[in-house]
Amino acid sequence: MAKDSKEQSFIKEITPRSEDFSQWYIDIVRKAELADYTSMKGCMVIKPYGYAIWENMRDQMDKRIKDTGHMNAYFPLFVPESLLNKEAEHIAGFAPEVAWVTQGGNEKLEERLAIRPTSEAIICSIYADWVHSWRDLPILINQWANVVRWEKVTRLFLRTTEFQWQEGHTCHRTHEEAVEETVKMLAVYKEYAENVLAMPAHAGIKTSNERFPGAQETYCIEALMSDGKALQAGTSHDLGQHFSKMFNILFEDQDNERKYVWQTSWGTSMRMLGGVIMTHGDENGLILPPKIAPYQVVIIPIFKAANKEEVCAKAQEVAATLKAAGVRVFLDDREQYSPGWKYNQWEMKGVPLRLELGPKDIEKQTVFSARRDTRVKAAIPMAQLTTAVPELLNTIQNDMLQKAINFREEMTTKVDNFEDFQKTIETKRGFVVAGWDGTTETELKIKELTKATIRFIPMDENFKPIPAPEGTKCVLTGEPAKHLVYFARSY
RNA sequence: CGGGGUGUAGCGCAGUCUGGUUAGCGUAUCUGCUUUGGGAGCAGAGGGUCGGCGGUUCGAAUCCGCCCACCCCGACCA
Repeated sequence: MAKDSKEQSFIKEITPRSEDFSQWYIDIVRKAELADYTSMKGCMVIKPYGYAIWENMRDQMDKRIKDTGHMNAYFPLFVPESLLNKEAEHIAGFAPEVAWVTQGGNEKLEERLAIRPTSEAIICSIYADWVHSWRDLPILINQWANVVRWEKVTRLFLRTTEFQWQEGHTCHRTHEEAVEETVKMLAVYKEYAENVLAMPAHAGIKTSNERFPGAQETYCIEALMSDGKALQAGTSHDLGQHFSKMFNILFEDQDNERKYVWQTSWGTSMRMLGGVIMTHGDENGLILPPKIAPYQVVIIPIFKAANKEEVCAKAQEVAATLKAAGVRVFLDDREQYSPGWKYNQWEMKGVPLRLELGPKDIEKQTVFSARRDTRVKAAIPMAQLTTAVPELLNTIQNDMLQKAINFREEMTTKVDNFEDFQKTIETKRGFVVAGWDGTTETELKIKELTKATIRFIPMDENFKPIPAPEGTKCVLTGEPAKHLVYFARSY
């Protein structure tokens, strides 16, 4: 009984997910010490543990960006108003959320400076000077940066006023090459989301209504959170020549003609960390995929005063062995907390694997393991640590992905009439697959009636939108459907 | 930006309606001793501009006004 009430008081620290998903999410972010609110509205402080996760995420994305031939560079934070205004659709799309600097020191500025909401404008103005010949192409550059968007409603990681992201900006000689780049990076994002974050993601095409301001085509990856809402986790844009024409990015081609470059841009943000929390977390806190966990293994020595030295020495030995095998390990030998306290603490923080080491284990030459994701416990022979632990981490990583895939499949419903559509969105949520007549009018009407939006249009292996099967009707209008599309309520 | 709610110690809350000791409880923190295989026990200690500013009053956490922040629900977005 006493134990029960204690466990309850602990659980109370985070709101049950089933009771209030939104509060559960905030509780995890704060109790796992990922981030906190600050006195600057809409801006968060990313705490060391949260930042360590982000660094792992960033490094693995950075590697993929470099492996696909890009280099990092850094462009200014400020964008003169005249530059931002050059691409009409672009500025129209971003105007409501741009922060402006109007004064420098004590002097009012001649021209307002936008704090970048995205860097197309500033980067394009610079590319215009860099590109002269077809031999200068392609330009393959990525930037890791912070951007600012003046949002009305903010949520930790998912939508903050200032956020960290990466944005790739490339220039190409032909449209075909630009499209190839766009879909290549989309594929990188999908592979990354699934293999690194264990977050299954659909790759698809945005409707014109959801397209990036100024883009010719926007591709996206969409994930499904455990509350049944979708999260846009990355976008890749075929910018066509919209920006190059406005910013005069011209090159002389082999045929002696001056031509505008074809451009792409693509980005993923810290929002993905929010996605990880909402994909994998449970009633006890965060669950991190091993590939991004700051500590993949936490070792908890179990000792009494009499055997403390022996147990801790063995624990250090185990930690050193695992470190040498390339495992990120934390040995929690703090004396002021009981083992039980530590179990809960590290579960809250989402450490994928816990190893307990006490006198009984030492006697048997084993360590006792407990998986965070399944809570399955098992003894591991000491001699097999360097193979068994990395294998187990690998299994956890794969199981987490598989579990999320299964959930997504369960939460994907195909409907052929609007009544079922509404009922599904209202009660079950998840992805709802339905016919769409291809008009923005229908898309907006459905959004108005159900709060669900078209997350993406599925595409084939050539990245072309898949036409609806013969005879498919639009779920709202009953007109012939152009595509079967994925609807969901979203973040 | 509209509608609703909340703001008191790091966290969770009571007290506010009906103004009046030195603002309290749980937990966390510090010290000491005993403990340590799922949030240990006892004893002692520290910690508060009661979200902010202004007003009413002999006296304000409590009443009044303005502002701010956060949460939920709606319109815009990575």
